[in-house]
Amino acid sequence: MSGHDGISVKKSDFSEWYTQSLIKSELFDYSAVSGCIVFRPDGYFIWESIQKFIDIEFKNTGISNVYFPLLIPEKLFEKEKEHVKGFSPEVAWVTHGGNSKLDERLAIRPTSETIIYDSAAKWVKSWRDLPLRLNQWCSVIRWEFKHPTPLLRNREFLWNEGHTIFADKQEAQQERDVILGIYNNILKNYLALPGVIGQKTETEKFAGAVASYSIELLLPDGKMVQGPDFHSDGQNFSKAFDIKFLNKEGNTEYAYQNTFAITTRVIGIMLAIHGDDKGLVIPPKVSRIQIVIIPIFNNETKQEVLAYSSKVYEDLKSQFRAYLYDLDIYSPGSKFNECELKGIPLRIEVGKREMQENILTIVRRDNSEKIKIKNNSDAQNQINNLLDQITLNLYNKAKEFLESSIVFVDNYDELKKVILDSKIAQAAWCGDEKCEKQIKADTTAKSTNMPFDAQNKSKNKKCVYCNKNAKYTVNFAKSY
RNA sequence: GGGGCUGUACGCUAACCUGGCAGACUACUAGCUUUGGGAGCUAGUUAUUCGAGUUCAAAUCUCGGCAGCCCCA
Repeated sequence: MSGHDGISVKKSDFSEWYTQSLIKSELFDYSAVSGCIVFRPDGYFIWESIQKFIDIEFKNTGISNVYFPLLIPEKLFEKEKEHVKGFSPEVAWVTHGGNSKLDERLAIRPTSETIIYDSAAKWVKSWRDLPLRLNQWCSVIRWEFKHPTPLLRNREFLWNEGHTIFADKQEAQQERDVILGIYNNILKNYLALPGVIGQKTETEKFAGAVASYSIELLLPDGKMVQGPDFHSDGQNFSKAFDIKFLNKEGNTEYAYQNTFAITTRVIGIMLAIHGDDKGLVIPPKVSRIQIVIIPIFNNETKQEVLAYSSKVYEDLKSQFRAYLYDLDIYSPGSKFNECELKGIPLRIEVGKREMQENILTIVRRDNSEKIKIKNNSDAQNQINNLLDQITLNLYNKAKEFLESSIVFVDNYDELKKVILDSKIAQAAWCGDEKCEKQIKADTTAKSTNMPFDAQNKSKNKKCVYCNKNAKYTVNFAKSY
């Protein structure tokens, strides 16, 4: 910890607030490469927490971790037509080794389907080899030309990429709910983020997939961002990469495949949603420091308060990620402000009063509530409860915001109005790409996804644009 | 993809228009005094984004690169 400048803007000035909070909290920093940021210890801790949780969950369902090369030969990369069309505009290429030009360019992976499936084709021969369920933790590069925003639009980002291969179509399809469930679980219980789960439209689906599913998340400025996703690739890649096997009947069959990912972008969304005018608010499960203990003393009480506060620290540190902020060159007020900017979930103030009354004065970051509890054997339980309440409270606030932002619209004028109002327009849609594209052209709003739990709302309704019979319910929103 | 704005120390900013000693606050280092919501004093450390041009002289004018931000598609 060290002394600090505060942020100089309010959250209502969202872009400026967002960058200032991220940099001044010392979670992230700009680097010498445009669009590539540095994850500092407290920022990387958040990613490590996400990683740890998901890694365990994946392994429990039978997925194994692997690691494939960063570089992909151009020939491989071009094997699946839709895939290469979708990604080639933003691929970074390696063209030289030292001073000599390479015979074949090497792509820095924007995603690893092609190089993984090239190997998988060699490994899969029999129905007994399946399912083959692989995952890798790595970073990828997508050379965006729009101006980058830390975490939300980075040229390099960290992610998991799950690549699974099945003999059976049903079995492949059943994986969807398991994976989306794991993603939704970490969003809700760790990051305190509510999302909208649904299917992407044809226009917005992953390049090379048969169907894509996503959890869409909402930023404070009303823009939607795609969070974790899951793609059913069907046999598109297995045919392009020749992933086939002999089934029990002795016939050759192409395998069925899925792809899924969660990226560091969710960290950006989490910080954006929960923060306030004082700075960031980090949910306790992913905060490197969960509790900061700030001793308050004067010359007379210094020795005993410091001794007492380090005892408080010793009591807490086995169960919580606690930090004793006992540097005496800063005033308590300055430490309060710094810890608020950094989003530390709980602060415990320890001074003469606490010492005399044998209590703990605890202040919640999420709602500024000041709580005094007895410093006895039950204190740890109560603190544990408080941490859980913070996650829940952050989630509920975010959920309320999300739900109040979704407006079901009955006609096109209403849709335009809702989009203009920076909200999410939920509408009945016939399924025709033309309507979807015209809506985007008229309003700049994209279809985010077709929420699973809203599909019945469009029964017996007409398409919001063309008035033909509706097949789906779609969310339209301005997006990142 | 199109248009606009901005780059001075960790951060924020002055000097720029009208070329001529780069100044304040903050941060950082040391010392003393302080400490229940951004403490004070003293002494120090640190900067003109990069390259080219114009000029006796460039932070300042011109051109280009790089970087950041905003708006439109």
